[in-house]
Amino acid sequence: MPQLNGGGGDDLGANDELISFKDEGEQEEKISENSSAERDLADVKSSLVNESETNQNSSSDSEAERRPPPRTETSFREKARESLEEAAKRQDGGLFKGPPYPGYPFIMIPDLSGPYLPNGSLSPTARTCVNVPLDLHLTSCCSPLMQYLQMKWPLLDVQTGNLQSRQALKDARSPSPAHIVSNKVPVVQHPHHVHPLTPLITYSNEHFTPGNPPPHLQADIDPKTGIPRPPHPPDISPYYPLSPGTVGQIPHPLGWLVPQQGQPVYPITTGGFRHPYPTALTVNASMSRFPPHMVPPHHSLHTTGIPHPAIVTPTVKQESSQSDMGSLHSSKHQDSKKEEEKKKPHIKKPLNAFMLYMKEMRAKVVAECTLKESAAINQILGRRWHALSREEQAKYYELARKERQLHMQLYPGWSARDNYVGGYGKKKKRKRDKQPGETNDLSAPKKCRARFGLDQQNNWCGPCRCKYSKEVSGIVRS
DNA sequence: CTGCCTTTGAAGTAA
DNA sequence: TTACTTCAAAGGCAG
Repeated sequence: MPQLNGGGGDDLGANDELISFKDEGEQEEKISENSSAERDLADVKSSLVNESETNQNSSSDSEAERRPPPRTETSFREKARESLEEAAKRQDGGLFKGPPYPGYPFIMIPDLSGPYLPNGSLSPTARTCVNVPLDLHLTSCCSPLMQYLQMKWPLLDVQTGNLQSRQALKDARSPSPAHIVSNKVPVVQHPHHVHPLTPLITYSNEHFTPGNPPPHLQADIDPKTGIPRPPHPPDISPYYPLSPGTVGQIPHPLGWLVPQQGQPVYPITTGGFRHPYPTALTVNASMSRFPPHMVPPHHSLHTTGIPHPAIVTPTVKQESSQSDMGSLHSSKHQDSKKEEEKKKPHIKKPLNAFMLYMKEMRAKVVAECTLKESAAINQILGRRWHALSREEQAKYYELARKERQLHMQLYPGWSARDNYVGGYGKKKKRKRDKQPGETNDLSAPKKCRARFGLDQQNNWCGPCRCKYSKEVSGIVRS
């Protein structure tokens, strides 16, 4: 079972490390996996059916499934979720007493050690980190500082981040606490921007260049109103148990540092321009059409001046952005429709656990593989996701749960249906037809095999390749 | 320029 | 309840 806030002190980290190394075989697999990202990539790109993979099998789904359960329960995740929910209920009922998974806030700490060189390349030390098992990535939560941060999550994280940033600014080479932490833990590499996983990791030291410190570092003053931000009381619930009417008055704990510090969980983009670092300017521009109930005065910003990153105006939204401006050939009906859409801000869905994981790990995989194609990256990430220990996955599930909770509190009336462009059944973009192998039909693999042949496995659908791979590996083993 | 690809999970809808 | 659909992120790629 996941450690639900168990122990405390250094035991937390110790436990985590214990978990990491509990299954040595698993650990080896992960080392193998992480050190062979390129192989991974090759596997993904060329074919999932690769005999070397069957031997390596460190990152395959089947491996994750085959891996002997470290504990006796049959459905660990189910139980983990149950316990998580119980823990969440306990937490949510009152003050935030720290996450059940002490590790996860830690990975949100900005990597002040700067694994990347100024030119964006990976520093040697960072490269060494790349090969560290993912477990280690996520499990170094043992320092009291981290526990302290956990207690403050997600509010104090900002300040802590600033603190650490200040430390980093003081002496980029000196082993400040942040550095100690960063050196101790192979923080995920994020070449151009911040650690994407969560609000806590929405910082980038790139934004804290000594010559150009962000305004919020100089004083904790709202840049918009000039009013000093109230310090985040350590005992305040990070979830802002708000009534709907008060929602807009509360700064999004994830987003209030977005303009300065980088990519939020719900990045605000403008004009279809994907930028990981929405500036205050772009934010202001993009937030100008918010309805009153969601938009605090002064250009749709929260009273703190910081919008929620989940909100994206339709002009920002990919499918309607620039075409809105020059829709000369659109009908009046469409125009009016778009007008309505314009008035309605696009509130993005909260990220699920896997999405959070992807955001965190994408940069790392990209760095390892020197690959940018998301489809391939996502395949790797999907496999790594399955290779994650349940404890580690649980961190992300818990994080996603908090995201949803926060999202729910910030946008009480929001529904995922709101983002259904054409409504249910009317596809916004045509999804690929379901391939034969995507069903649970056990004979499905043979369909792709029959259709394309063994020598054209690249054309096979993923499940078919996967199943065939398992088949092959079974043959090999036998 | 737009949509697809690719992943998992959450949430919505229809039967 | 089950099955299916859409969307969330990401960036290259094809039409």
